[in-house]
Amino acid sequence: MENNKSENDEMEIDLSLKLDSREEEIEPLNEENQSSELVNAKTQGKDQELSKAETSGSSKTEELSLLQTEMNKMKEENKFLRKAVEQTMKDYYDLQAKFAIIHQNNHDKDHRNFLSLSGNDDTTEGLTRSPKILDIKNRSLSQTSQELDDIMDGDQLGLSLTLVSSNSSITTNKLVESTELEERKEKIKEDNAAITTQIQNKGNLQGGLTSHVTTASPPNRKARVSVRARCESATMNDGCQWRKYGQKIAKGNPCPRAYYRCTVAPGCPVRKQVQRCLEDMSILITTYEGTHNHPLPVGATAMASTTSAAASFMLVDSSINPLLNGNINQAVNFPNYHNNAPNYSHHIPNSSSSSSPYFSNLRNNILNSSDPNILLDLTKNISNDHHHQFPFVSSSSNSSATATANHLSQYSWMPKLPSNNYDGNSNTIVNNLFTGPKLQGDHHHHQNGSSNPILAENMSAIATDPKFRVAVAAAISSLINKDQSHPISTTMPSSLGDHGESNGGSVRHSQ
DNA sequence: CGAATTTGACCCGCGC
DNA sequence: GCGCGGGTCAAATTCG
Repeated sequence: MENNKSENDEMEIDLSLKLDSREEEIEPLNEENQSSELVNAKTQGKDQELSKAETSGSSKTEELSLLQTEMNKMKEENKFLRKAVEQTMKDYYDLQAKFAIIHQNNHDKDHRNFLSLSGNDDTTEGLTRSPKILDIKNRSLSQTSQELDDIMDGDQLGLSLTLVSSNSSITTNKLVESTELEERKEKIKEDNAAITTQIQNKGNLQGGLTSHVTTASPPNRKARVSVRARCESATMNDGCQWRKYGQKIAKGNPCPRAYYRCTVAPGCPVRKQVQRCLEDMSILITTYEGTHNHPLPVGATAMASTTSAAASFMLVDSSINPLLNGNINQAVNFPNYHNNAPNYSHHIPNSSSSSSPYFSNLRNNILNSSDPNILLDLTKNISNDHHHQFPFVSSSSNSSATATANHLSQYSWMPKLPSNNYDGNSNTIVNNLFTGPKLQGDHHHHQNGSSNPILAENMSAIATDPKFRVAVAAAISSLINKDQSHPISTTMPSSLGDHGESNGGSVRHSQ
């Protein structure tokens, strides 16, 4: 009993102290208890308080004190909550503003975004005529597939990602966000039914390159990534399992378009359409749509995640990454490969001076575009036509795969980087990768004396394999899109070998 | 016999 | 409102 009493006494003293300073910031209780003054006060006034409690109506004061304390706590809580609400509202209005901008720009229906993967070395014309080419140079591309790792380990592999958009006049969005703000925004976006995908590259993007895809589009407007690749089989092998659920003859192309859905996991929303190019039957145009809702096989990470990858690639927020404003090359070079990567900034015209609005416009162009289609071209222009330009597609065409195919068939439009901008070895490999057998001989002069002939030979052999091209492109995509909530499974075999289609597969499907 | 593919029908959005 | 075209469904068929 005595113990209890003394505890009560201490409590009373503490509470009274709090009442005195109720308008001030309330310090944690344990701090007060730890103060020596407080301890003295407790001990000195112990007897007095005891007598008070016994004689007068101490229960009322006690009750009052408790209530006051509770009130103080509530005030503090209120303050905190108010701050939170204010911040939330601020974020919400920021988002609304962004969406308004996006919707305003939805009138421009003619944006066509090309994500082209190429090792061409003569893009001078395209580069000079279009300021909207983003070159990403990267060396070793692997980490998504063991095969790619094996192939590229220690090699001087360089790859060029060229992103071209046809729109030339875009407003620049300034999106200034901190990492914390991003997280909060995610919640807000969810609350407001906005679709937000945060794409963060795996380990190799730790350097701060974090891509965000904000699809402020209607639900029926899904981002699509079309992949053009030479492929003799019915479909490209992208490592995923697919089940065919339909086939149609699309207008403008007598070649039937096949519809597949991902069967790796039940309910996976990812679809793909496969159609032969009208003019070159050896070219297969595969259009991916949606994001996988399941862990991806190693070999499938790649192509399967192309949609969001490409989207994220395009929508990298330059304000999140100050590097993007200063030097594209720095921003898009993957830190893991920095040690080996040469400086590719020279691949971008005026990269140091004009890249900021250049890249920002590009991103916003795509962001604001009502046509979220992206084309990833893995078919190097075998015809080696140096005279064609990038087809900055006119507004008359629709965005269907057929139209895309037609456009593709009309142009030899692979980007050609200026040969004098290439520095030796790595780019030779790039060329070999995407040039195909026909050009091997033509570009042998790129292989300077320091290059490894065995390596070059191997790479040439590999480069002639369309599957490998697909895999490399896929690897790029996955590098950009490692993020996701999808842990990468390592249980699946490589995509380079077998076909991913579920022909004869064991996956059970339900429609 | 189970699973995958084929294929005609159906649905839906869009333009006129 | 109607027709067209893209996309999907689901019964029939084929395959292993």
